[in-house]
Amino acid sequence: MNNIVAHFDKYLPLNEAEINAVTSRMVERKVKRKQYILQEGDICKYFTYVVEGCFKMYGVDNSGAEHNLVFAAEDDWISDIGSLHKEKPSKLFIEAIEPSVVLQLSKGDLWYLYTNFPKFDRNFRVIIEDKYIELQNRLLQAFSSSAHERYENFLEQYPNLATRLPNTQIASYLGITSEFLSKVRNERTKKHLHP
Amino acid sequence: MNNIVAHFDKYLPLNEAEINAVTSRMVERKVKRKQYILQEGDICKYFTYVVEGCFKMYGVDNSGAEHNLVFAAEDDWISDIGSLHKEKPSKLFIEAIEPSVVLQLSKGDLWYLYTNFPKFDRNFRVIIEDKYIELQNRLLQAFSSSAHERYENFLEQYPNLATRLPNTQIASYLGITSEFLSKVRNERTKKHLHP
DNA sequence: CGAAAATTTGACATGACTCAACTGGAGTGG
DNA sequence: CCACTCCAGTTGAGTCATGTCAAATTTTCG
Repeated sequence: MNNIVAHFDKYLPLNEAEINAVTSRMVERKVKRKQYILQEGDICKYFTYVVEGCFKMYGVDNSGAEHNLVFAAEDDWISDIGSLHKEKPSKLFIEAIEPSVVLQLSKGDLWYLYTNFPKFDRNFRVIIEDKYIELQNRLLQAFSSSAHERYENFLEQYPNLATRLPNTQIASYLGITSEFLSKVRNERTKKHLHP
Repeated sequence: MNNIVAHFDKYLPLNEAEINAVTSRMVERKVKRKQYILQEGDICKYFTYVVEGCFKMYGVDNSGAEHNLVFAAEDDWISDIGSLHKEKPSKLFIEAIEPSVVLQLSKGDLWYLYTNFPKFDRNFRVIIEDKYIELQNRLLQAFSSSAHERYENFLEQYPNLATRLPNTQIASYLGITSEFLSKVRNERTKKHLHP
């Protein structure tokens, strides 16, 4: 539970009471590789903090292809907020890409924190705002950059993820097929050898 | 200023003190068609509430093409949150598509409200969360649906915007060229005539 | 070690883009 | 009220980025 306290220290740090309130409500859980913490059709019940490991959240299209919306590794949050808030069946999956450890906060407990300690409204506001900014950049890139540029950018922005994730997953995140990413990578290394 | 009070009533309604605090700080401004309230390179200074009219926020790529990220019509907010928060030059433009009236809140005033009235943390958290959900759906669509499907979906989801905006703007929002949207529309009406 | 997944490669297909020309309103000024 | 310009929209021909499918090869992990 040290992780989560340190996490909030990056925003408005918590006092004793707040630390107790949040740590006593978060439930630790180990998740195996390929295990789901949310499946399409289920209602998302938790806001999940990743202590260790890595997850992807994705949707599946008519022809069965997966499209990764976000990755979440250590010290990050993941949840289908739409489903959590509106208590509607999710259209998404959240699946562990690596063996992972998480801390989960149920909707009820999250509400409890919000109503009793306004600081959580603040901290989660800022957390979501940062995620919003990221997503907006991503959408702009999807519209305005080629697959090559998006890949370069991914390598710069997430060097950590780039080395630890299979290219299949990265391709899906970039909105291209894994075959095409393979070709992109191929041309890329050619260029770097003959500058 | 009635609009903004009614707007917050959809979340946690404001009390007297909060209403005073916010209405005394928001500045009304008329904006002509094609006028900018944010230009690339500037630091975004305001959180803007649209009372009347309509705006687009867009980025421009290397070859000069515009890519619409969001529209904001009556009773909606618009701002480059990334630039506002981090006080970094924006990569985006916000431009009036129609003659408009807005209420603007400066970063300083917004901070004042956050620190003195936690309810604003709450309300803006919820507002941003809703925008996040929307953006996430949009990204998923961009990855998993054809231009035809995205257009159909836009018509359903924003019938209001669909009739009032020029197709050029809608095409940019969908991530396609206006020429291609024209072809999509053409085929679409053919189908509807021969069911 | 062995099965399952990831990666690469090539031939071919296609959705969406580019460019250029044309059409038809919507303003605007005389 | 006409003539003129100016955009938004349309259309067509040709092109390009990326997808599809299939097969061969390598890597991963249980």
